[in-house]
Amino acid sequence: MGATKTEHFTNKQNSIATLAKALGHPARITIVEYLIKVDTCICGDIVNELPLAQATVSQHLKELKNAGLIKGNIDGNAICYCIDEKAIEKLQTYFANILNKLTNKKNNCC
Amino acid sequence: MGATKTEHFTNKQNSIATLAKALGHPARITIVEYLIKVDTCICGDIVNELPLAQATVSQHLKELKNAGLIKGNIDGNAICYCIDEKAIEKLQTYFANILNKLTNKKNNCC
DNA sequence: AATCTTTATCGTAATATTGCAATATTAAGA
DNA sequence: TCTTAATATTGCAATATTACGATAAAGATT
Repeated sequence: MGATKTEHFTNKQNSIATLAKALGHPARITIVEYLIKVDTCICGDIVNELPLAQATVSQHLKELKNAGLIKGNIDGNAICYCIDEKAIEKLQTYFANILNKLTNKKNNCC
Repeated sequence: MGATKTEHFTNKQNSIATLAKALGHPARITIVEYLIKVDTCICGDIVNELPLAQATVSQHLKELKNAGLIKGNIDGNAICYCIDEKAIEKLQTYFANILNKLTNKKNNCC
């Protein structure tokens, strides 16, 4: 026990959960916000932006990449990271959809 | 080590991360989707909807509640759970905002 | 070539999450 | 009151996450 039973859920449920999980850490939220803020994509100074060790930041970047939230290109000896817009779109659409369904049926007992 | 260093991040970053983390599990996504699907708010059959033991479902519900994603009212010996629309709105707005910022500056090197 | 810079990976410790059986709680119904 | 039904809590094992120092890898600079 202890491992998530992903096999019992649909692909879409798992995929949304994976994206949400990747954003479920303030450091990763901060990374995403920083990637949006900077003009250039050459983001060699992410480590300096965060109050965490280089190894830890690298690990967080890896998780964001695995979840499909960011893309990384090798650019000399630096790495160029950017947000993958499609992932954010997926989340935005998902929540907008929920909001729609919620306002359509107003049967709130709470 | 091992514990998240929340004190280094802003309230907003932590609050978005908390919401995202709560949705970062397929069982909790399924619970949220089920709460949207059913017409009535008296949701005594959440356990039967999920391939997990009653204790596990109860724990997931608690986490969703702690994160502020759902609200629960006692209704006899059943519990009435509903989505907290404000939490979903917060997420939707957050991602919509990111999308806006992304389409405004098209400096994609990736 | 030797060194510097940048990022990744490994190893490991601390902590958190997931899942469930067993048990507790609380209200409804007989 | 006794029983049933619904949900919560406790305790525990398995696994995952978080964080960091040390080290590796690879291109850039001297």
